[in-house]
Amino acid sequence: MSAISSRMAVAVHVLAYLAWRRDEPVTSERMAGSVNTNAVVVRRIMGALRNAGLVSVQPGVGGGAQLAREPHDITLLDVYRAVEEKEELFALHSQPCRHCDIGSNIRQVLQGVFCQAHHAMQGVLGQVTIADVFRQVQQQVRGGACAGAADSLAAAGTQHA
Amino acid sequence: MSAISSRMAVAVHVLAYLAWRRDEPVTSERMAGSVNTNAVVVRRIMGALRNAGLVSVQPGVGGGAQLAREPHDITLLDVYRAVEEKEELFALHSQPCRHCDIGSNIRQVLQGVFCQAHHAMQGVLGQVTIADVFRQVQQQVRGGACAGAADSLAAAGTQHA
DNA sequence: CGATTCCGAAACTACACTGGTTACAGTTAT
DNA sequence: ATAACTGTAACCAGTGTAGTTTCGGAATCG
Repeated sequence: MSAISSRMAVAVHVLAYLAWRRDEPVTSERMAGSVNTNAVVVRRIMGALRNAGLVSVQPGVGGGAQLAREPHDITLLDVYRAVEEKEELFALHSQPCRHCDIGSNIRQVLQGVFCQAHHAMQGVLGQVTIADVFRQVQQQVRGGACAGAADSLAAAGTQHA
Repeated sequence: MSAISSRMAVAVHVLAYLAWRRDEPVTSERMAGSVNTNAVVVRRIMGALRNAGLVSVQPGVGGGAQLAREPHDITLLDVYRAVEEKEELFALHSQPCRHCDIGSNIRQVLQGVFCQAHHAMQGVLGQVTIADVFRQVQQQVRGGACAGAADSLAAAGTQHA
């Protein structure tokens, strides 16, 4: 049921935004506007990205966040590790019966399989970079996948484009 | 944070248990004893496995659950689909700004990547059967060692478009 | 038949995580 | 100093999970 939190999606969104505004600091307020959430939510995620060394943040007038690495040097796996401190993707049940063969051994077997499944998922994330995401977004802009994309630049980009 | 629920682990546990007691019906009470949880929790999961056609359940005296398929014909992907009705592994953020390039196109891009990651994970689960799990459990019973679970699986496709 | 054994499902609880919000202290440029 | 930022704590509502109790229904057996 409960999926991986949308922090991952928001983080990639923000990083793509920073890749778009590569040369200028972006405030949490503006990022929140693009994501359509609260600035504090963005700042919480920026804190995780900063701890992971993916962005640098500066307080004060004219401050904001900037990418700390090149977009092609940030994979979605980096982002995943930064914002999802979960160590295991699958939860194990806590205390199976130690007096039967199944209960006393199932956890180790499950752990092995689940770990491999987790790694396979991370393998995909590790091969996609923020630069890839940004490029795909721009391709959709050009391809007209979203109607009204022509004036979208003027609407959101209020600073030097 | 929030991992995939332990229903998956419990389900594989009970299916391995049923593979062990292949010829006799097992009551939810006994399975709950092996898993170390409440019988109602087991019955809830058995309901999902029954709906998926993995087990058959019989009420009344001498009743209980039995495998409806051969253990080698039940993959962990079958179990995953039975007990986790989640359609997507990663959550997307709900309503990004439609007036900027990033916000109006990021969701489609994210959906593609996240879908591939999910499929890679499911690919691993699809290559492990209840028979595999049961065999590994028995090997641990005999060996007593915590050997690696890596056995019969190839790396899932980690290609990105 | 009626008692026993078993499942199915509803209802309720406790707990944890998520995402949104307000509030306030700290930092920086002008 | 003031204004513009971040960082963080605190609180809230909504949601999912897992455990528990309780009841009704189905199947078996004496």
